[in-house]
Amino acid sequence: MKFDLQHTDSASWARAGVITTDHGTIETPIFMPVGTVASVKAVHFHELKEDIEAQIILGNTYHLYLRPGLEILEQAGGLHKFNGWNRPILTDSGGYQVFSLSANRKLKEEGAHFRSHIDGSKHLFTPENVVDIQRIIGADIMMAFDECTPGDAPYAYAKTSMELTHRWLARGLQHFDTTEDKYGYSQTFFPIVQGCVYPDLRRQSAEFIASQQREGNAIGGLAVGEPAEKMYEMIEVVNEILPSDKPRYLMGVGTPENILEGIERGVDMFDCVMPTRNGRNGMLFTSEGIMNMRNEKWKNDFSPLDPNGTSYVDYSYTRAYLRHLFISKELLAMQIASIHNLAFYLWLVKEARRHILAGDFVSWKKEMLTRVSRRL
RNA sequence: GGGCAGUUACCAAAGUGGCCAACUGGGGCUGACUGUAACUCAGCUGUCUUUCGACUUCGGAGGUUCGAAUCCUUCACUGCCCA
Repeated sequence: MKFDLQHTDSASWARAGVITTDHGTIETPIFMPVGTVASVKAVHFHELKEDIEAQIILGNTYHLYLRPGLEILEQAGGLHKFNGWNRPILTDSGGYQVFSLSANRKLKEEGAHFRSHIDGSKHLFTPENVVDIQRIIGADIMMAFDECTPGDAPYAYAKTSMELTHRWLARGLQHFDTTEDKYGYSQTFFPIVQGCVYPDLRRQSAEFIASQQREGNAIGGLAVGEPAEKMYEMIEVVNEILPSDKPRYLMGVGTPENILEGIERGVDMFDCVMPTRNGRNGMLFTSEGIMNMRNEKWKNDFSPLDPNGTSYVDYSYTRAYLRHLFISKELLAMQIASIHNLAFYLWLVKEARRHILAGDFVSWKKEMLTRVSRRL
């Protein structure tokens, strides 16, 4: 993997760059649709490529390991061959499941003991075997196994948790560096900064992560219950330390507003379930603001979903029709909303990139911010 | 014409003397969702009130009772059966 930093904004920390992988290039800043179980829910790859213009998608180690399982993935020749997505794939390590499935796991020094949410069976994730699993999945970018600390964790817990993540990182890297790419193309490995909402911990973690000198670095443990302002503050603290010649990936973020704020602070990569999950639940993110498509007010609004929308669903379907589909629980509603939201997210980062290169990012971002966060 | 059963909120349907403004579904309205256990979850759904609470309701009218959606009389309507 290679990262070329093309331009850094003169009035902010915003950057434009290009990541090159063996499965193609990624223009940053980028938003990466989440495809947890080898599928971006409700969206075909054809739409993902042609209409949404996604350049890279996510998969999830924990979920893919449980289903379909490593044997199938290995037989298929890796995830790209299994699901037919021939562009880059990034896999989350399962660190987020340590957080979201916390009732079903126990953390120990060796790793995380899990109970499958599917059948209750017992499993152990270690920094080492999570590397092996991601090798077998065939991720272009693999993530370190970390503990995603809750946003409201007390200082002492956040510190202990961060230190565990650091020790796990050392083990994961050691294992990564002594194992080989599984399918002939290059696989890289990103470490993850933790430290919760505490600036000194974040600094300490960023220093440690930066010192590993990997091809890219991630910021984890944000947008997990802390106020947005705290998140922005932590991004600033961390990005001051993380190397500027490597891509910075803010994990699991976020709203269009969060993404604009992140870009302004020097983040290059984002992923989030919001455009797809919230889309399936009736929420549309548009260039004019946020709409709950189930609301009665769209009942007889026969205007396009988003007058500035870039995907075909925006001018093929009206608000009144999409509302009808949601109210009727039609599957098409989820498909339309997912396509629209993802296309909007990809449009947003593409525009951000364009304005960074043009040198007017800050004024554009300010204007865009007032529009995208509005409630329609 | 006779017999039997029934009529409860937007719909369906519990409730058969006080714990009932009335269970539960559905429908409707609103909200939540951030490295996806999520086509999920939560709240509201008689009127007024921010809350407390007050008021008006269970086909219509009248009655019994301290007290009625619940008991009685009568009327209306619906369904089934017999002529």
